[in-house]
Amino acid sequence: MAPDFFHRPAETVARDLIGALLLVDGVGGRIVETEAYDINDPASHSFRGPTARNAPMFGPPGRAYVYRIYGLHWCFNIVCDAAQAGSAVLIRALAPTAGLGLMHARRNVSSIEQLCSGPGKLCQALAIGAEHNGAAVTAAPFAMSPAINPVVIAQGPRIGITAGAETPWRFAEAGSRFLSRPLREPE
DNA sequence: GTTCCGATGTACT
DNA sequence: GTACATCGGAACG
Repeated sequence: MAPDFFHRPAETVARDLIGALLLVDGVGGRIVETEAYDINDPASHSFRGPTARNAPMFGPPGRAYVYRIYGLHWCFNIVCDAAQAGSAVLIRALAPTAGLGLMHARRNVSSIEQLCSGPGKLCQALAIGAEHNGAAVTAAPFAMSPAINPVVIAQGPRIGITAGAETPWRFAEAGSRFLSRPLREPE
């Protein structure tokens, strides 16, 4: 992944990440679902300014922002454009392609569809945690590369938020069986 | 298939 | 004290 890839608005990066490969220590798959957040967005952790938790969102692009949600799950974001500090893309689902055995062992589920079909699930499957917070996703243990084949992208409202719920900043590979929830393209 | 609920770190009123 | 970018299991149909 070129370093400048993340030096763009979160909405653009979120769209372009659909179909990209994401591996951590060789385990992962193709990104099929993302959400964009930025500093003008009431749903974003950065909306109310810097805190100890969201500090990576105000740092350089291309770094990981990993945080704990509901006290027990992890969520993995990639920080975007520093010129608009406080923007990031939440990685919500993968189509698993590498390290299936390890992911099954970590997740304890039987079907491949359940391995990475949600932000907390994929962090468990890829063993993403606090130790990755602030790390560059362009360097080991991460490995990323852009989408190879064209992807039909669907867009809609984000999941699990109340503030800013109408902003259609959720992106997904249309028709994928690995989404956290189905996404129907409007009209 | 659906709804309900508990687990609990971090930020906020 | 309450809310929250979630998940999995129980109960139900």
